[in-house]
Amino acid sequence: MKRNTWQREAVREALGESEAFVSAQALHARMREEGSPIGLATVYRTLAKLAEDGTADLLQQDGEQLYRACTPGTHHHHLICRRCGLTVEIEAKPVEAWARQVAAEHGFTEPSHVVDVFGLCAECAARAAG
Amino acid sequence: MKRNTWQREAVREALGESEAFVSAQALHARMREEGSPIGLATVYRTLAKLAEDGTADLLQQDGEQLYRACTPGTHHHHLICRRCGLTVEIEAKPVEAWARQVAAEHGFTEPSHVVDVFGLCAECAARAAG
DNA sequence: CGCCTTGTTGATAATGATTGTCAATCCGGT
DNA sequence: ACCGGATTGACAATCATTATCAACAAGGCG
Repeated sequence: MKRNTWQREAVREALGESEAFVSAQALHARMREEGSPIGLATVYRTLAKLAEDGTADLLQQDGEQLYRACTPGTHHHHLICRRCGLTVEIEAKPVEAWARQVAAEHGFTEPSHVVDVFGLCAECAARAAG
Repeated sequence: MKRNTWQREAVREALGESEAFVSAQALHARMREEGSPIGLATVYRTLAKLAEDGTADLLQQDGEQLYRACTPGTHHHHLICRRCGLTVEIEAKPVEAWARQVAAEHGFTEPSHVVDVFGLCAECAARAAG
């Protein structure tokens, strides 16, 4: 049976507060600063579940896992600022088709794909120039 | 000054023997089995350098870094078998353009991207069915 | 060829993220 | 309120990777 705990809700909420991908460690630290007594292991476990559910997106960077709240039930990708982490969900219709085709051409079945675009957001670009 | 050591060459060669992405640990183990006395730290260091040079490609999976020899000087992506790891280099011209465009639309500059396609290779699909 | 400078190596310790453990706790149906 | 089992959290354990640092060796030079 699946239960509702304030911890799960707290993680969901904390995650939703950030436009950027966050690590479990960072999220835990932030929650603690805000007074929550939640445990680190719980944050890890909850984030993993959210990612399974499709409520959160997972990104691997420098050997650490970063999470971000996402609009559930949709297939989307991300445009991520290299500097500040600001993230925008993007559609990638043409890429989906391309991926399927390339897979088929090489005799691969059940294709899935990882597509992420990185760059400097307008704000960070301005700051870097100024 | 940059020196040539048998270790660097040994790693390059061992890496070239595999069609699949390999972890530093795995590569080191394989080399040891084949009688090489090379050290683990050296394998890590060398792989990192090869990746910098563009001689090797890097892939992050489950929080571990996987390497693979690649044709240097070309920008390419990968089609990877989920089961056996068999990997094929693929071109992604349409995707490059798409990535640039999406980045620009959102005010992002200096775009780069991560694009990988996963699937089941013909052989693994056959084995799974049989 | 032998020397010297310095990049490189490798055993080991250190780090850092993540997962396992397990008793105490809490959710929610009865 | 009660009970069973899911969930929690402090802590230990694990695992990949990186830092240390003394010993080694590549290659330029005389």
